[in-house]
Amino acid sequence: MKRLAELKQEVVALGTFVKLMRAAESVSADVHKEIGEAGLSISQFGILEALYHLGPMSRKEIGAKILKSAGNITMVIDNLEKRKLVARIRGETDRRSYRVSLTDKGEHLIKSIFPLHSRRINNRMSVLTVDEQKALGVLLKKLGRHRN
Amino acid sequence: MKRLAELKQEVVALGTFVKLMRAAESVSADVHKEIGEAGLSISQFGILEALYHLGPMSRKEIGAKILKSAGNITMVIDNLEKRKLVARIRGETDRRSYRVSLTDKGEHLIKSIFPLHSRRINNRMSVLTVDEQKALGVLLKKLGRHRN
DNA sequence: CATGTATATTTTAATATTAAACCATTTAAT
DNA sequence: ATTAAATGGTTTAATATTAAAATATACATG
Repeated sequence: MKRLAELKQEVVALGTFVKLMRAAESVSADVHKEIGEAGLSISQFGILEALYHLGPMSRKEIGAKILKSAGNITMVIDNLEKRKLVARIRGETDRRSYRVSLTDKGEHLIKSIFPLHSRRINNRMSVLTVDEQKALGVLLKKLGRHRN
Repeated sequence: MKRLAELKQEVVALGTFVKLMRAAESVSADVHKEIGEAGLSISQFGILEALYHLGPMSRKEIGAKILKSAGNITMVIDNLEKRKLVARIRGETDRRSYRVSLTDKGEHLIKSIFPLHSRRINNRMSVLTVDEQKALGVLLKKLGRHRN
């Protein structure tokens, strides 16, 4: 028979998991509403934002940032490229690979959207005090880092 | 000019938001891997689980649980119904509405999958101590509850 | 009771996403 | 050098998801 403590532990884990999923979905839906209005999908926005804050990246590196399938990322980049928001830059060293970089147009767009986005996040997150947010951040980071 | 404290606050909020998204995506991808192997999509699993733990529910109530579009939920229920895992039960009072209920087959399936699922969650969540999980839960709940 | 309004769900058309197969290039081993 | 394996990215086919329009029923009110 399973020990009581183990059972208790599993109940807590399950509850925390559900709360995590619900909080993330709820906050995400809330925050991302206005991104759609800017004519970007969430993934498109995510890539633009990553490039804006971290500089040019390969498809692979982008994949590590926004957790979507490889195929999907290729397609999102395609669509961003069609709209000239982003450019594939191929180097000489390895011709399988390339880096994706913001165009001026792309940089301008993300620059114009980001402040509103940030304010919206701040708004939603301020249900919690700054200290609570920090505590939450520490726990989430610990949880998110884990790899199988 | 924006006050320094406000700026600082926005940076914290943004950081916490990113950690929330990443933790949720990472844990979700991890935990849900095996659901696919059981031949269920995440939404399908979510509905079966909700019905299992909370009993029969209307389309609307399901929507409040698993945060997907109304149209999508209709379709997921359709697919579950085709596989006889779930049944639409119409009452006399309001003929627009119905309740979705697990069939024996559906109940049997979710019962057979859930323990593994729970164990897997427990596994992943145990990067955190039980106390940490509880603290996390409190913060997430506060965050998730908020409505615009 | 007729008609407008609200509510519950479904349909439709377009887009996003994924897993798996695939192609091209590089690296390693002989 | 030749081949095998690994790596980086793309394509394809199927499924999931959404927003918006459509349908059907209930409720309210003049």
